[in-house]
Amino acid sequence: MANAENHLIERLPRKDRLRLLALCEPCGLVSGAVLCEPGLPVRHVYFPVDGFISLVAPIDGKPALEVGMVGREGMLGAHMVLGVATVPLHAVVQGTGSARRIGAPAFRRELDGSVALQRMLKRYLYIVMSQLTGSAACLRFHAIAPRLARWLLMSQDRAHAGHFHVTHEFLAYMLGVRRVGITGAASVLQRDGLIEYHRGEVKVLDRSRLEAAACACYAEDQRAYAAVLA
Amino acid sequence: MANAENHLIERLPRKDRLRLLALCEPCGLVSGAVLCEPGLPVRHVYFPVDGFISLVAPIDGKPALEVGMVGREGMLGAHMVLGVATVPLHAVVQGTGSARRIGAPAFRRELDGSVALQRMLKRYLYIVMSQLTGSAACLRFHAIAPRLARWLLMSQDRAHAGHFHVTHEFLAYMLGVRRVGITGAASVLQRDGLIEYHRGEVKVLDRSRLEAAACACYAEDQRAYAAVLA
DNA sequence: CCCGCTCTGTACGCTGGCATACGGACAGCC
DNA sequence: GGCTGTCCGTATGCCAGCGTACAGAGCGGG
Repeated sequence: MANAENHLIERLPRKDRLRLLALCEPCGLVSGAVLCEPGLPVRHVYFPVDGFISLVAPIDGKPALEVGMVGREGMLGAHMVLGVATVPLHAVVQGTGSARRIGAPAFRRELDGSVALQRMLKRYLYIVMSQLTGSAACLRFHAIAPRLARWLLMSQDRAHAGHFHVTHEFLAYMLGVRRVGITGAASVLQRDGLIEYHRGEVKVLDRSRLEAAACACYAEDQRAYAAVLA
Repeated sequence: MANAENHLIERLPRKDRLRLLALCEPCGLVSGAVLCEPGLPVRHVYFPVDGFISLVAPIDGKPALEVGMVGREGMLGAHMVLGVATVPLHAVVQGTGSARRIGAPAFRRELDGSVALQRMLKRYLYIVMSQLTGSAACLRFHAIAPRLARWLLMSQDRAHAGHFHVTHEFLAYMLGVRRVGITGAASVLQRDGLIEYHRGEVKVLDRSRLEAAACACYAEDQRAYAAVLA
């Protein structure tokens, strides 16, 4: 974990990468921190290394539903390549950890100068859009349990650990369901030995069976990411 | 309607607009035609003038849910500015009408040469992303009736007419619900005099009351579009 | 050690939307 | 004018998830 790096940064050509890294400042990600809100200009772009970030869509004025997740495989602020200063989402830190960040103006300048960076952000943005469309359908047609399993897998992928901290209450908020709905689904997963949890500490015990319990959207996401960024 | 033009094209600076128009061929939009499918490279980009197009997300392999709508205010193929050849969506013609279209390779060349065009596509893409996130939440939290009202309004906006052709069956498919669910909601709207329909021909009678019946997502979409493309 | 807070389990009634099925009505076609 | 296919209304039974409420259990602070 010591010399881990954000995957997007890693994929840049050496020259562009070094220039970008020179602009970055290391930065802690503290669970619960709000990194951006709808309407407000984004101040920094973030390249998570260890923690991860949830993108939460508001409805009728209040944040209500997770529509995306950003970990080491992605970044927060890719929309800047579209030339728009804001994002219509809340970005909330989920998994405590670390990231690299760059102030928006500096990043914009760098973006103007690096075609490789532009190219990468565009591709990543395509991934994000794919995830958004997939999530919408998943949300509509899949039951709580498979969606929960998928969420746990995605979360584990980004936490880079077998366990992470999240309460039923928070999961309910992310998936847009009642807390009780999560308790029901989660206790089944626990009973069957796929996961284990206790007071907000969730541990994945049997990853392959958890993948089987998740909806196909999880595999589809993986496939789409690999297809575009490889 | 004779000299109507796609709004995006209209907004281009004169020079870029004329160059783009020179590449365009006029093209009829026939209800039911499928303009693109997930995985297959997009052959043409379309700028609707009169008809409109639905973007349908697949789930578990089958198209299942509308996640966006493209009419005179937008275009099909804006993702090309991201440098990706495919779209993870089905695009189905909804309202018969006309459009301008350009072959993908020619459009790509033009895109490389026109900064104004790039800029416009990026902004439009931002709109589309906003709509996707909004739709996801709407889908989850709003009941059928308000969603139906919203769909009818959006549809009317793009059909540029007080009436258009769409069956309950098809509406059910777009909104991801049962046909019977639509019948229930629609008959209430008809009883109250907001709309009138008969064998697939839907007529909006009282637009302002229909707006009141729709969820806030409709107004929010309008606002977002105006904010970014104005 | 006790108190209070958070997290989780469970229970109850409710309802919106599900699956399915059937029948009537209208339109087009021969 | 009759047949056929499409479109729409209605019915019945069912269930997942909702809103709410309450209680036990663990953990941390005083």
